[in-house]
Amino acid sequence: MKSLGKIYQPQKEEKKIYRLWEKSGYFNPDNLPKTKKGYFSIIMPPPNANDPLHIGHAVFVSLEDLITRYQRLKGKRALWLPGTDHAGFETQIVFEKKLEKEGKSRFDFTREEFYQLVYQYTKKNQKTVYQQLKKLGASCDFSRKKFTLDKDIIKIVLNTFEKLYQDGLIYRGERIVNYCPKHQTAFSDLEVKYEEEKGTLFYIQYPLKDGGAVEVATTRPETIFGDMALAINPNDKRYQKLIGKIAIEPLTKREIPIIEDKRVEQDFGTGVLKITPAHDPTDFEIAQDHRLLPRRVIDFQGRLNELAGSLKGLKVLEAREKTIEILKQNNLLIKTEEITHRVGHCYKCHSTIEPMIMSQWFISVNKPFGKEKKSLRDRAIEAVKTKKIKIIPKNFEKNFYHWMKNLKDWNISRQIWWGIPIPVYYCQEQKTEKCQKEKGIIVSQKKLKECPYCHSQNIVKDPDVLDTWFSSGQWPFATLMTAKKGDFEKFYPTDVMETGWDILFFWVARMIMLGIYCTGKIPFKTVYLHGLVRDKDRQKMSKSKGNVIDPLGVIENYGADALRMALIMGTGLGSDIILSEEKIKGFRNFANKVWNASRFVLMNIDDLKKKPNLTKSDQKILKDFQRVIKKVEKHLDNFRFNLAAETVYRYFWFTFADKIIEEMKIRIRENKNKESAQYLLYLILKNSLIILHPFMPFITESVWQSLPEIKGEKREKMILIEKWPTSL
RNA sequence: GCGCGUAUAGCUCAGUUGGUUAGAGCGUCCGUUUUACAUGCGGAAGGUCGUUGGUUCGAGUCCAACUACGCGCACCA
Repeated sequence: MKSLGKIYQPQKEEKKIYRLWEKSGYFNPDNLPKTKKGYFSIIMPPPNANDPLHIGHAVFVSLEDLITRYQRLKGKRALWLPGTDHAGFETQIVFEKKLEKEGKSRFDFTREEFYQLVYQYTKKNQKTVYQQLKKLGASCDFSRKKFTLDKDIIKIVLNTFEKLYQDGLIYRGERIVNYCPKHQTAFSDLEVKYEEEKGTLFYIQYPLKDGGAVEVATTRPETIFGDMALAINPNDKRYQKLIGKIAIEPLTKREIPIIEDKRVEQDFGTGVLKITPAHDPTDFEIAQDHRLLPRRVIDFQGRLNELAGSLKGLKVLEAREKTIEILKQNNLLIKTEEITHRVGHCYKCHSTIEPMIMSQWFISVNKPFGKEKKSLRDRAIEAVKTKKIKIIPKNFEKNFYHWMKNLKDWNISRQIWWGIPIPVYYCQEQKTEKCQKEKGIIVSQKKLKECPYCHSQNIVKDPDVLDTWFSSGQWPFATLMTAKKGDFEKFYPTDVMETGWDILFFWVARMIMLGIYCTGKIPFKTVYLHGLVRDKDRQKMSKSKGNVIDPLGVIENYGADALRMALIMGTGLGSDIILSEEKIKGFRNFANKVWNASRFVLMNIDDLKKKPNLTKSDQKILKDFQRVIKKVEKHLDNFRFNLAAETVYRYFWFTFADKIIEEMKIRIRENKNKESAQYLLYLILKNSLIILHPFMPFITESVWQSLPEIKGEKREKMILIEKWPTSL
């Protein structure tokens, strides 16, 4: 008690307290006292192992630790399983930037060497991440921590690949993919950011073989070299007589057919669409239906190839200008028009995405399979529709359905070096029927020297790696199957998946699809989505804007408890989290209030040796408090964390500190029913600490350690494993 | 085009099933330092809860329309 100074100093207390918890071993649910029954589990969304934690991570730590601690208090054997993600593409970019600063690139190393370097780098970062989690007060079980590149995790991921392949749900195909010429890799549809942009629509004349001409509008004249047809809408009366005729592609004078297809919009441009199957998704689809072959004219560096003749080697934009010049000289450019259209950009470097034909691995999300004859997509939708999985806030369920409805096959190949290699070889000779039937594809997790079917040694390893979300999509069951024996049976399906709404599609949807596919069960019962952290001006926090709040700096200055409260209170369900230093200061003050109220109580009850009877009016005060506890409990059970926090906050400060303590102060001083007053203070303080503990774990534990012994009063040695108060 | 969301005090935001004088933090003004806390305490100013209409005994809360802003998805060449 004497040790409690006038001002709460989190820096002094937090380290000490965390060590106390760690020594107890209670973060591991297996070590909890026998009084804790029933299992509760939450898997941590693995932070990328390429950077220290930022404020966004502090949000999930605050919320998930809050949930875990609450469940522990409520008597559950609560498991919060931590881990880190290798974050394929993201990490490779971060690491390559680092190399760039040293004047190097990944091409200065062999692929093996590069992989090892990044591996070491992520290992180092993981240490930092785990230290930071501790600073935030995370009560996760570090003895179960996992990494997406742990051998046992990789094995599960590759098994899933194999299973999907055998079930015909994964296929290799030549498709139009989203290709970033700078990063030289393809992406899934989700990694493309579409933005409104001003562009020019060029009206170009295509001569007809039989004489005459037709006008075509395009924003990408440089792809004329890849034109394989012109298309018009079958209902377009203007062009009926052109169907079946031959047009002359105006640059290299190739003869191309005029076809009809209802995907052509009559109202756009001239109503005539040039079909460039190799470089446009719609054109690709139309070409497939009309059996037109793609003609690739742009290479993987984003430059025109030899099919463009003199324009070979020019970048797309340069080629566009040149093309227009040539067309002008030949009087084939009729007019230009300014338009705004949506253009896809690489979410990382903002380069214009080049739709390209590439051989890639896709997951068939819409193909029915199994006894139920339902697709991955439909099974996921059903899990949410039937409320097996609940999404909070509820309106995200609609977003989820909307997105799932539009879902197309998922490209999981990435042309990068950092990640889990696709476990496939290609037999180049295909000497046996079996080889040919498989189109030379050999799925194998082991290193192969020859084709297992025809024994040809002319085999090639697939050079690509898997999309990171393919592995993290298996995270809930992969972790529980490997962290500790028996965990999967006890803890799966997990209770809560808590993460940011920005990765609902990237991650959550994929976990649902892959979880159900691999285990036959949903991966989690409730999805809780939190908002993005923004600054006072509603700006997204980013390094480049210079408005980032470093969680560790905040902890250093104001304490982890203050930061956690600031992230939870005043934040409505589903809305973004507005954070400012002033707000954090406010909760630092609250921590100090808790400290001093506790100090006062401890100083004034040290002569209370045994439990007295309470006066009637004191019993009433206790009853009011009981109602507050119930309210907090209800809010927590409903995932209304901000309301729960506000309820505790207001009761502690405005009722307990401002009113009850002030009244009792006088009674103790004037010796009026003094013992009842003292005992009341003790009871309210003790139980306030418990209900406050999930929000502010450090200070509550710290005070708990100083509570005096009172005859007839029992309590746990650590508030961490106390029981949530039910009746007072 | 389809879908979702937001609009409450000077600023940033809470306000679950509609119900007594609409809340917090920061800021402003006045007072306050001998006794838990000035990271405090007491008090004050400040809101026609975006607009209009509707349901209701009663609406910040439900419904409709409108206005403004934001976001997601989609094959506009």
